[in-house]
Amino acid sequence: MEKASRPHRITSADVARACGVSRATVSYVLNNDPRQTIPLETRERVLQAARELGYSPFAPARLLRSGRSQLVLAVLPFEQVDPALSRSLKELEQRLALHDLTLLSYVGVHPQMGTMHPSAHITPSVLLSYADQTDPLVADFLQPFHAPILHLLGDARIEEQVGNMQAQYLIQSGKRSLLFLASERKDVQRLSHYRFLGVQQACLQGECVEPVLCVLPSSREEARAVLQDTLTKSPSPWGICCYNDEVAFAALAALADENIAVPLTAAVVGCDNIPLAQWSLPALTTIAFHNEPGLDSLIEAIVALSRGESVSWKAQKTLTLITRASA
Amino acid sequence: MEKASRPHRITSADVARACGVSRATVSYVLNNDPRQTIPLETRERVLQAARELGYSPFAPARLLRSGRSQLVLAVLPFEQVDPALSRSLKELEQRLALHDLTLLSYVGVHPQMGTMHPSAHITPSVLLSYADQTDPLVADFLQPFHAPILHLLGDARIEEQVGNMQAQYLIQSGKRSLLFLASERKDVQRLSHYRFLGVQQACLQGECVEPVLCVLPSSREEARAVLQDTLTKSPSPWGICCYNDEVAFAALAALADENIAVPLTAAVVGCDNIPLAQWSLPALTTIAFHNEPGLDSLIEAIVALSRGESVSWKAQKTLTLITRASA
DNA sequence: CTGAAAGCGCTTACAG
DNA sequence: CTGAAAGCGCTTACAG
Repeated sequence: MEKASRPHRITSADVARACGVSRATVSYVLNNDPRQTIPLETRERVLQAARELGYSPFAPARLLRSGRSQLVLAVLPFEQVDPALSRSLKELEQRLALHDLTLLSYVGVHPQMGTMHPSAHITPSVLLSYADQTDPLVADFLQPFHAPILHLLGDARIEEQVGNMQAQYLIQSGKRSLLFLASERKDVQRLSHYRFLGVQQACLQGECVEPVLCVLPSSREEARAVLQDTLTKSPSPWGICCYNDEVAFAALAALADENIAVPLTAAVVGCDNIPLAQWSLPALTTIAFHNEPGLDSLIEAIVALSRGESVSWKAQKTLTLITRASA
Repeated sequence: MEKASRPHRITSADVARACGVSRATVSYVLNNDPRQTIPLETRERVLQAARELGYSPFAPARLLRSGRSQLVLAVLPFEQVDPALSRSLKELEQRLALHDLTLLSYVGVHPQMGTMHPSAHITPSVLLSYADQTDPLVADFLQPFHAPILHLLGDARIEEQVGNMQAQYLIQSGKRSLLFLASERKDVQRLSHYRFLGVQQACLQGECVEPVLCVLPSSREEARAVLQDTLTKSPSPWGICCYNDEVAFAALAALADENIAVPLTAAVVGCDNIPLAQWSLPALTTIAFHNEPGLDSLIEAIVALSRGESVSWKAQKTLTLITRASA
């Protein structure tokens, strides 16, 4: 069996031929070139011919010629994309589409050897990095794209604030034995570390004892055992800061399995405010992130960068504590 | 302020000049062309020069010449990407990278007028559609890419099976008043509909009364009220089939708020087996999807299609009931 | 207002 | 084994 023969591609030349104009004119019409004044009649002939032939310009050819890609690439090196992120990507996509920019996402930092770097296959004009900007592996990965980078994650300080805010709230509501429940996920250890630091600080300031760090196993039976074991090391009532809402769900389950009253004997605070957070038993008190400056300013920055202008834009995250029933 | 001047791009000509060979040789070496036998010494000189200059080939130029894109585009027209999907994309990416294919994701079906279709900016060699294949809007969107399409979603039949399996299990464990809890999410109504059909069938076969369809509101207070109201319409014990695990969490919360015993008075079955499913109170009984044929076969199909070969591959989903405590 | 022509950077027959 | 050359499809000065 042979390889399929190259399918005939409809080119701008075909369109030009079909309506008896030059390829230049086709290009001017299709790209709405403001420097040209094409008579309406010609314009419509071209547009119709393009439609009839099902013509769409060949992306790599445009790009090779123009040098400007209309592609924005979001780099998401996470084990899993959480729903909050996915929704914000969706919104970004809609907004960027209005500026004729296409948002694409790439998962994973591609550490494999012997294969080509993705930049050999795709040429984004702007990179949106959701990766840890202090990680040199990330920098190495982004560099070959030769595109301006917008770092959308907050810095370490905001992560400390998360832990700090969780702990302060628990201390102020009378819990003096604090726990930090970390995730087993490898890709998240750094964030987790900073959040724990924030908890430590709050304990220092609140004149509590040193908080206990605990990695919660991912099976319910083990989680129960580990938590139970950890709790015996400090007197109740406990304040439990969780790395994120998923860990908080696990904590809530382990506490229920141990018949420990929430929030009376143990209070639980999560982080992320996932959609499911309101449905836990009891409903989860958690931390929500907000992006400052807002989406408008981010869009502006992306559009400018994609045009080769230089802009300064910096992610500024702020936090809110969402108080529900678990703490 | 002027637009930034076009940055000097390092081309294969630069590399060729740097080590005194022709551009052809550079290309042969970098692409590992099996039809050429380049002496090791030359080979290494080229490789090193490329490395030193930080050369990476310009994607659109390669593509324009070769006609073959190494890009695989996953089209995800969902309001949100769930964690299960995101993990499977990650795995797909890793596997495809070994074949020098880059997996990119696109969220949303881009219904907006007046802007260019994404195909003007990107040229995938294979399309992975996670959209409803019977939706003509989806077909219209995919067509301009002129690329072979793999539909990864199961067909309507498998969705009916979901509802059927949920309901059968509940009926067989003694629940004869069945409920189907749908989601408020617009993008998911069609799936939801098929699953409900499956529940209806099971009720017919199991000689139960017609199942009650109920859309669960997204606030906890309203959800409780609506569920309570719905339950009064049929005698306990109730069997509750949920559109997915998120809805099941909501149902569990509403039942707890109403002090209804689970699974005794009301049993709950979800769908998807999300990671959080084991942490609900009580732990969630749910349906898990499996893909047949497996990942290996999918990878094979994608690789073949990207080479222009034609293959027949069809998503075959199978289901398992994961029994935990909620039903 | 329209068209002929150059050239983006690459790969790949082809000639040596 | 290596190099000169063609050409992928497009946009965009430039000449008319």
